[in-house]
Amino acid sequence: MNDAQKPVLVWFREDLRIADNPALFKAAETGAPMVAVFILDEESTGVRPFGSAQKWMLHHALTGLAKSLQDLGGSLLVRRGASEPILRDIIAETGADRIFWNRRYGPGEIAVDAKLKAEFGDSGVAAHSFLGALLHEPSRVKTGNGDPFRVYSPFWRALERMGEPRLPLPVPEEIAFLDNRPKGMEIVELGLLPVKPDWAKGLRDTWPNGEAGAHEMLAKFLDHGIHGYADGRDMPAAENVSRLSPYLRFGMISPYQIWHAAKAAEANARDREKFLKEVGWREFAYHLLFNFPDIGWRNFSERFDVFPWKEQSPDLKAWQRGMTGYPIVDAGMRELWHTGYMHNRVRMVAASLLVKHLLIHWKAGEEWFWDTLVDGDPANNPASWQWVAGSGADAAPYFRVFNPILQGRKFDPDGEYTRKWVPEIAALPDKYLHCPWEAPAETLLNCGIRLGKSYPMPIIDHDKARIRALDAFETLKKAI
DNA sequence: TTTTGAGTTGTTCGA
DNA sequence: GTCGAACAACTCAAA
Repeated sequence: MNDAQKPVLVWFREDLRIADNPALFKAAETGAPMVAVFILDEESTGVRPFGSAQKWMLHHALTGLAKSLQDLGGSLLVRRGASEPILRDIIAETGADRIFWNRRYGPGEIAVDAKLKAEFGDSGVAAHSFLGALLHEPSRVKTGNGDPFRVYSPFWRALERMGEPRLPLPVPEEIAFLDNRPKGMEIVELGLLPVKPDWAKGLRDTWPNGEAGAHEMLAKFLDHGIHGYADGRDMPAAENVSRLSPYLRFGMISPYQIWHAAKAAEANARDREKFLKEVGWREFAYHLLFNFPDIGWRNFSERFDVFPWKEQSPDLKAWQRGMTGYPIVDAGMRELWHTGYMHNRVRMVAASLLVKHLLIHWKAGEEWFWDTLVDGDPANNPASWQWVAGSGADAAPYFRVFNPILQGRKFDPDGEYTRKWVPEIAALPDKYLHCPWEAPAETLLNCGIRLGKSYPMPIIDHDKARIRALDAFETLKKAI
């Protein structure tokens, strides 16, 4: 350590881990006395405020990070407000002359960081940024023409050509923390946890905390879930999905750690490839967000600007509450409400019902997911909603209207998932579980179900809704 | 330069 | 019950 050095700031943002954290690692290497900072910034313009479930996740991520830093002899300085003035305060308080961070890719976040980098440079504070959240810097992935990719498969092949991602970095062996560190807030004072009512019980029961929790999930997945992943990932009752997305959201785990662990794990080639390609989809979503920064609020395909979405539909509320009368959709929406998560297959079916059956704008669904998902993510969430709606990159073709009855039968054939989340129809035999309205009156009676009372009638008839959706898409073709 | 083929996740219809 | 075709339009890269 060189005591003559001025302090160095490490600004944690969406990289709340101590292992494989390039900014932390490089800052530690300088040997300069370190100050680790987190700022809850809900004030800078263009920065999208976190959804409620994300905040819950963020609280626990911060708690875990603070503990890890304490174990290394340091602490996490926590403040709240606009990033720029707060960082200036901290620089003034500590005399730091360098700041290290890992890059973010939301348009508002990029703007904040770019402005800071320029201004710090002018005032003699060197800002060093690193690639830590993605396997490849989005600006460096280009088609043969030099354009950004709009289709996944060629994007994936381009990633393959770029070679193996680097190996994960270790936790810094030694960090010299500044002795007299500035004071900040307690994490709990950030108000990230729900109070009245405390709706987070289901989340607490579902998600182990912090960086340690992330690695627990990864280990479990590589021990069990990955075996049969390629097919099992579509079955919501199976335990084949990794459930790592909430941890990726705030960087409690990095894609490098996941990538190399999956490469090293014992698994058959098809399962492993399929899983790595899902990591690739996350990359693709960020590639889109970086190159098309308004993807969160504007149709990627402009043709959709004239799509006849319904304004102010009361159906939105029924969908949000899991009361559409389509059991697989309601199961998903209730899983979401209870755990902050929904299985990927069910996300597609539930999203398709909102945009195609109910003709409600994908943005309404995106906003609901943003608020309720613990993995609500500025790239994946909008890109996936637009994909389902048909307005997105490499999107589902317009004529692909999921049939929620068939999807339920195909992917939850024995009804384990649906019965768990829609208990009021659990007694129905498999044959009618995904279409209760087709059950004979006597069966319903025996199962204690009064359709329209104890469980809703379908919010719309599937066949009619399908025709209506296809008609709506016809208007796009005419609009040219 | 132009052409060609392939492309995460489906459903319905009619033979 | 099973099977193939139809349901667009566009991107990307190989030929």
